[in-house]
Amino acid sequence: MIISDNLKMYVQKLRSSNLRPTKQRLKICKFLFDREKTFHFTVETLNKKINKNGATKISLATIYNTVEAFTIAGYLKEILTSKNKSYYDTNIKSHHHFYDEGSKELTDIHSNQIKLSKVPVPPKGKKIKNLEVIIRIQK
Amino acid sequence: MIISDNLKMYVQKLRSSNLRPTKQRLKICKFLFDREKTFHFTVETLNKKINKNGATKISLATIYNTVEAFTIAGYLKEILTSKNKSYYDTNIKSHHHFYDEGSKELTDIHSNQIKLSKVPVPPKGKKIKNLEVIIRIQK
DNA sequence: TATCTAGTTTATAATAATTCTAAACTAGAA
DNA sequence: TTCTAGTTTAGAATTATTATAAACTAGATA
Ligand SMILES: [Mn+2]
Ligand SMILES: [Mn+2]
Ligand SMILES: [Zn+2]
Ligand SMILES: [Zn+2]
Repeated sequence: MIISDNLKMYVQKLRSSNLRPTKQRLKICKFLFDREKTFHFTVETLNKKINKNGATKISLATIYNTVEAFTIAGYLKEILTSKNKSYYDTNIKSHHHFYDEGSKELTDIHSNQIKLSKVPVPPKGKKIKNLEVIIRIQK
Repeated sequence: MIISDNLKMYVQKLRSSNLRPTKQRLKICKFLFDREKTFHFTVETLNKKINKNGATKISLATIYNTVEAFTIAGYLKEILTSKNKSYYDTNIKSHHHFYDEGSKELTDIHSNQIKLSKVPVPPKGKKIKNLEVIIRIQK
């Protein structure tokens, strides 16, 4: 049984997105969202961390399904910055990233740390869905 | 035999990067660089276009090898913007992109069309290798 | 020009991330 | 308690990419 102050909140959140609050989803919610700071991860790392301890394992397929469902529901943001591998971000506010080519880790850049004083108009008939700055860094 | 005003230039270019000017590489050079405008492509699309006509086929492995070699040599830039698939860009100058989520196509944004009046300092000991803005657009 | 060899191309196999499939399970409405 | 649509799961399938190793070739040298 999962115990968390936020359990009820997660149950509601899931229900409001037409997602049944299953053991697996709640465990993943707790793991992802019971934290102060932004969490950036790949499915591989999430799978390892979720299934680290002796606890009942959540299958890899469910990890994939859940991450996709949470992304569609808007609980997670997908970050495409690395070859052949998707990253996900618990910070769903509009913001930017450093991507360290060595450690392959993302770090948040708050929106107010970058100022765009000029932005181009999108092509005719197209709307801006999202604008992201990625700053690749290295030693 | 490939005939092109730029052939000699490509031969030199390749030699200067310690790449032998083979038939295949020259054909790919001609296809990629004998054009006015930036060309954005995936290995899949390049393979289709290069091998469209009845001409002698270049193997997919060679397309992959060549794109990688050209990227390392600095003739191409890799753009990571789409899930599970790399894009490449014949425009190697520092610039930005629109990415159309519908058509999955990239469009250049010249550096001077975006003005960054505030950019964060990279973490200690790290240097900025590259800064790119991606604007995702939709109908 | 003929010979030689490191670099290259190629078909194919292997890998890695992800998606699909279908059977077993379960949340929760009735 | 029963029922069913939604969910989980193991494993197969798919897709993009990378590795392997044999055949080929650019071009240096004899
Ligand atoms: Mn993939
Ligand atoms: Mn891949
Ligand atoms: Zn973030
Ligand atoms: Zn471009």
